[in-house]
Amino acid sequence: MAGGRVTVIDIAKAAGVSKSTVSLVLQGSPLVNEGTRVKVSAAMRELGYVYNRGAATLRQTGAKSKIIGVVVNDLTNSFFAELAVGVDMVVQSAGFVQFLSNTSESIDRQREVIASMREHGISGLIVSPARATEAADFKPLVAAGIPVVVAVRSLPGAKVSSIVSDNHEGTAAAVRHLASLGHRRISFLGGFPNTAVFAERLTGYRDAVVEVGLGFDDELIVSSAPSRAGGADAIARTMAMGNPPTAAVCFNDAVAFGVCDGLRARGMEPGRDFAVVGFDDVIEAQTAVPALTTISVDPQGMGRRAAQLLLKQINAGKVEAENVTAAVRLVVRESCGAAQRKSREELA
Amino acid sequence: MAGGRVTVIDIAKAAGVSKSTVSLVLQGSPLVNEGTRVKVSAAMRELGYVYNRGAATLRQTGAKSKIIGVVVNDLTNSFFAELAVGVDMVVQSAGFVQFLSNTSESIDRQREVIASMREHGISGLIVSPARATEAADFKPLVAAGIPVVVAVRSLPGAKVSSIVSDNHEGTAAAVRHLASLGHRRISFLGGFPNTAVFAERLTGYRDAVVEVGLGFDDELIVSSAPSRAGGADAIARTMAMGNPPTAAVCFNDAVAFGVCDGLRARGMEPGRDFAVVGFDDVIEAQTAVPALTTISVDPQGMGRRAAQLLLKQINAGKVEAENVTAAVRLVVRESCGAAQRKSREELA
DNA sequence: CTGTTAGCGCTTTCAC
DNA sequence: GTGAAAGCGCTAACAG
Repeated sequence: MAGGRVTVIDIAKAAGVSKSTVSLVLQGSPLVNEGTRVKVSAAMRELGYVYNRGAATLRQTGAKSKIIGVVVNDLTNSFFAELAVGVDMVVQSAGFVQFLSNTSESIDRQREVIASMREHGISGLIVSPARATEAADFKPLVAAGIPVVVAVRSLPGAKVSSIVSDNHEGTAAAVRHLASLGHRRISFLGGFPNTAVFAERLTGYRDAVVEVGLGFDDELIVSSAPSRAGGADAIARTMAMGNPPTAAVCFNDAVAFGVCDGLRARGMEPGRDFAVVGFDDVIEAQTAVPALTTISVDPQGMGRRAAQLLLKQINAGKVEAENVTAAVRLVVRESCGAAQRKSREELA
Repeated sequence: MAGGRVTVIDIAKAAGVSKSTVSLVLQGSPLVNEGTRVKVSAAMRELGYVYNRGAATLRQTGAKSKIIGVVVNDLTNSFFAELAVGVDMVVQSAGFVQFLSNTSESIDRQREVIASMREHGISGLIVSPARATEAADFKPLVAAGIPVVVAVRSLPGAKVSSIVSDNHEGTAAAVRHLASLGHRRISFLGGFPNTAVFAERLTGYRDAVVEVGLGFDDELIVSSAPSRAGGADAIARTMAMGNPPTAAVCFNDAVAFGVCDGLRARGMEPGRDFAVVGFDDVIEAQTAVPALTTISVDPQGMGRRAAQLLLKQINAGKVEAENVTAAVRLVVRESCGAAQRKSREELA
């Protein structure tokens, strides 16, 4: 039983029919007689037949197997583990299986695993790119007609589908949250003004500030490098103002960390003396700074959406790349909610 | 370029050689001329050739693809995510790719994904079984000559390799730890006496108790169902004794939770008033009860070991099932260490 | 060292 | 409805 694999021809012989009839049964074709069908099925069960999907894929023109590749940059981070779970859910129920690989932010490994996946004939790829991934890295894939969905991190000029956080709604939700806590002067800190992401997030902030009836003050927008150092710099400049804010919506979580640093440097405790909200770009905020409110997405939901997006493209043959945004939610930490509430009372 | 896949014959034509020469180059055979090799390689690069591993696998007798399946019962639990990362490391460096699926403790889904993996011709399987998995569920796989490694949870009478925590060393380490904190009366709580796991853990406890010079007292061993309710029951009976212990090594983490419940019910705070150590069976302790010391394994390390075990079997053809134990470590939580230290001072 | 030939297990026309 | 034959892309024997 070890070497002797049982094939369609074996079960054809056992059932007293021909190869192709068995094949039709396998595909659930209506062309085959009911009696024949059960006879064949019985033989398959009896002989312990297992379908050889590789052979089938080979024969089919186009040679697409029912495999979709998933590549994440850090599976150790539970955000990405959840993302993978979300993907797996829809992928499985669509009859596909999931190749999952972890790159640990290594661009070389990313290249390797994607190459390996291609050799195995994946019919689509979902990837949360490692840092420093170039848009061009996916050119060969799309040229070969393999749909790609980039998730979590957007890729500059790649002509592939993507799913990232809803930038506009994220900062807007943050502003509404802070306003509901009583804050009247809310700043927008960090980021380089000449990027699309910055524009979206700033517009969300601006729209919400107006919406909640706070006057819009240009002075409250302080750009900087989108880094931890940049955040520290931005908060320093902000606090030097005549009428400083009591809260900040930060361009991303790296900036938020820097803002916290800067606050502490001046003897203020973030969350207690000054409310800060970070935007989960790098997805590290969850563990790094517990006393921080963050704008995040539901990772499983994002995974499901990504998979749906991909399957749509696979089934539709080839479609234009589609860029969608994932709904965000505000994650207010316990340690932070109480503190921010206190800051409201002081302001009242 | 979309439909027209480039094949060995294309590159043979382009390089002015024959199919099989190309094949030899692909496999890095030393039989081929250096000049020919570079010519062929150049053609491959130029035409954007991608190796069709499915076709190769099909042709090879035995039909084993370079895929190994990994099935975990809860990828949402970071323990298993880490395990998968560990597996991926060694699997990738051995030139295999990883099919990863999550069963969410569903035995039906587990059956499905394993069937699917078989159809894709996995050459081995690493599985952390869903609850209620039967040993017989893996019979077909081993009959087909596909090596299986069961990890984390042991499977009663399955004739497959397994890697689980080192039971003896785990409870022994717990006893040594508690003794070093000053505890003199340490109980062993929970579990059904007639199982192999119970025997191993109890022996570890007993050996260490003797080793550290504490008299062995039969009264301190209180068995119960290996569940939360069982733990509550066990601690209740224990505290009713004339000379109650000050610490407990629990059969598993479910029991430990129950012990904590029971402690609180009598106005005692686990960790502060009574030291409790859980054994990570279900791997939920990490988040569930922060003030608890647990006996755990390094998940990535376990994943690597599991993968090595599997690869060994794959390369060796067919081997006897091998049962190995993974080294454990004591995870002492901050909130707990201080508390337990205090309890030592009181005892001193 | 390189070319020819024959399949791996399956699907797919096309006859019967 | 069912059978016969061809071939997917690759490797494995043999010849040259």
